[in-house]
Formats: sequence, structure tokens, C-alpha cells
Amino acid sequence: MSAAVKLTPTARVVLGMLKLGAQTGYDIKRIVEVSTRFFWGASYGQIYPELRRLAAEGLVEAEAAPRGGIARTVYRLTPKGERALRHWLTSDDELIFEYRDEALLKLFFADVLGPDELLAHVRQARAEFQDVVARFRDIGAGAEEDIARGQASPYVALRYGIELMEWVSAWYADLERRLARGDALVEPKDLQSS
Amino acid sequence: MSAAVKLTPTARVVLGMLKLGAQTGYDIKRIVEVSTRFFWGASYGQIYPELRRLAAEGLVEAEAAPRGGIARTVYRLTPKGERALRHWLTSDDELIFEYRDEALLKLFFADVLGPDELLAHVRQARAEFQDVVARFRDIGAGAEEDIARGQASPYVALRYGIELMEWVSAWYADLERRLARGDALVEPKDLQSS
DNA sequence: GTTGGCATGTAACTGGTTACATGATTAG
DNA sequence: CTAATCATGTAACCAGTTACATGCCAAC
Repeated sequence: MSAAVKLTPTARVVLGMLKLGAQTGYDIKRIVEVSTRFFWGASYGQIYPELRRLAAEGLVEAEAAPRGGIARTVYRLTPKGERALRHWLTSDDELIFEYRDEALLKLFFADVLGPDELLAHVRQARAEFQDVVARFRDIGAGAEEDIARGQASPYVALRYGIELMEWVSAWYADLERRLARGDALVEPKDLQSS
Repeated sequence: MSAAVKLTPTARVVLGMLKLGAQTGYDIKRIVEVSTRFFWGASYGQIYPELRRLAAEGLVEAEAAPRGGIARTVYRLTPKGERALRHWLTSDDELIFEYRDEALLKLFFADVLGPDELLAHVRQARAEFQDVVARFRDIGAGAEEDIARGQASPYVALRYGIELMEWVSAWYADLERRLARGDALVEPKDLQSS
């Protein structure tokens, strides 16, 4: 009974993408860019070294598979890698959640700003988050076919992303509307007893 | 006319906290922990070196101010630091937004899980996000006084955090309810044409 | 007397991005 | 012919966390 393999952050997405059918490091990167990028990224500088580590540990198998004159290495999960992926997916270790938000940091310090400066900031934040929503929607177009092929979960994750960013956009749009009307940042009626 | 100083990520929160009244590196850390931590952290390993860099650049002034036998250095913003803070707050550079979410990554790969494994995951995610809401609420208790003193914006940022995490919790709670009822991850009626 | 808070600091490590370099193949 | 895409890889850098070390003071 080998001790459970603890996957590095990058290994999680690498093994998962191999399971979903990615074959090369290039493949993994390409798929990540149009799917998990917004909540779990991976760069070449991470992927290639990680694939080697995983091969050394026996979680993946490498096979040279040149396409014409282009060097190409195809990877696939070994049974051990398959188990490690499932183990991670079903473990109840505390889930990583990282959130870094400069718009919110500026808002936090906004008491030093004048009303028009504050409004300009809120406007910018609203616009940027709306752009994110638009990009998510583009990705979503075409996801419906995957569901027919039994891959519902990527679609669900995408829906989550779209709805979350919509919520954020709406929050800023609401604040923008109130500030444009001349309201204070916090009206007495907003105060809720917790 | 000195070229505009580009603030490092940590400098942004350090200067901001000095403006809000923090005096020492220890102060900054303490305040960050109960306020911006969830969307903009800072560790000692960042704060102390950063304060020195800022002093070297003339954005802050250091003064030895021991308390009894405890060595203590008090920092305050120089006019140049004041300007750099305002410049950052009013600039329209693209806002940093980073989001890393392991719960969502697992959901993305969840097609390999059985219904009960999926439900267990969703349950865990819902529980963890509810805990975050609870922690935010604790911080919120007592924030009302600050508003009376004209510091509305930290309160607004906190409200944002609470409401965002409530939204996330509710999203998972809804999914959990549907899965517990035996629904598929995506019901045909969920499919929206974008 | 010992715990907890105040206060400062650093070394080692981890994780990740960016930029660069190389080169074949395919489509226009 | 040339631009885009496929494919692999590395070096340099940046940011950040964790763990450790030190030591005073106040409260219990």
C-alpha cells in the first residue's frame, strides 16, 4: 500500500486534463486557456517540468509520438495516476480558495477620494468585470455539445463563472448608479445589524 | 517632476494602511488580518522589507519610537508617499483580479465521480464557504462605529465580501439540494442559449 | 512563573510568470 | 513566401508563505 500521493497544485490540473483527453503538454496548456484559466491557471514553465516529475513518480507514462518532423511526447495516466486523481477528487482536505481583488482594495481605501474620483473608479471596475462576463460567455458558446457527450461538469463550472461575474458586475453597476445620483457610499438605511 | 512611482502590490496595502493610521509594521499586519486579508494579504516577510524599500525611495519616513524596552519603529507617509498613494488610487491601470478556486476545479473534473461522491464534494464546498461568511460577519460586528467617524469605505468593502460569499454559499446550497433530490448535474431546462 | 501580546526581522522554500530560444508543418 | 499553429523547453525573475529566532512587557 503506497502512501497516498500528495498532488502539487499544477499536478491537479495536469492529471485532470489528461483524463479529459489532453495528450501533450501543449494540449494541456491550450485547453486550460479556454476552460479553467480563470480559476486555475498553468503556464508552460509549470506544465513541462510537472509532466516530468509525474512521469518520474509513475503517475503518467510518456511516449515519443512525433508528428512528421515535430518532436512530440504523448502522456497518459497510469493506473497509479488514475488513483491519485480520484483520491484528490474525493479527499476532503480543505479546499484552496484564493481571491485577490485590486478594485476592492481601492474601494477599501476610497475615503481619501473625492466623489467624482470614487465614481470613476467604480465605473472602471464595473466595466472590467463586464468584460470578463463577455469573455466567459464566448467560451460558453459551443459548450452545449459536450453535455450531450456526458461532460456536464465543465459546463457547470463555466455557468458558475458567468453567474459569479454577473453578480459582481451588477454589484458595481448598482453602486455606480447610486453614486451617480449623488448618494453617499453608505446610506444609513444600508446599515444592517448582524 | 519625478516619474510616477509604480507601487509594488505590497506597497499598495502598506501605504494605504499607514494612511488609515497604522504606525508600525506590526500594526499593518494586525490590521490587514482583520480587514483586507481575504482579498489582499501581506505577511511580515513582505511588510518589513517593503517598509525599508519605501523609506529608501522616500515614500515613508522612519522614526525610532521605542515603547519601554521594546524596539519600535514608527513610519508615516511623506508628501511624496501621499502623492504615490493618491496616484495609484486614481490611476486607471487594469485592475488586478486573481481567483483560484479548488472547489470549482474539482467540480470541473467531476464527471468521473459517482453521484454520492459528487454530492459529498458539493456539501463540503457549501460548508466551507458558509464558514467564510460567518468569519466575515464577525469582523463586521463593530464596523458601524467607523462609519460614524467617516470611514465608510472599509465597511463597504466588507459588505461586498459578505454578500459575495453569501452568493457563493447559496449557489452551492442550491446545487446540493438538487443533487440530493437525485437531479442530474445539468438538467435540460438549465441550458440557456447565450 | 508563565502566557500572551508587542515588535522586528530573516532564510528557505514554493509557486508561478515572462521572456526567450528553437524548429517543423500547414494554410493562405 | 510568410504567417499561424504545433510543440518543447529553460533561465531569470517576482511574489509570497512559513518557520524560525529574538526579546521585552503586562497580566494573571
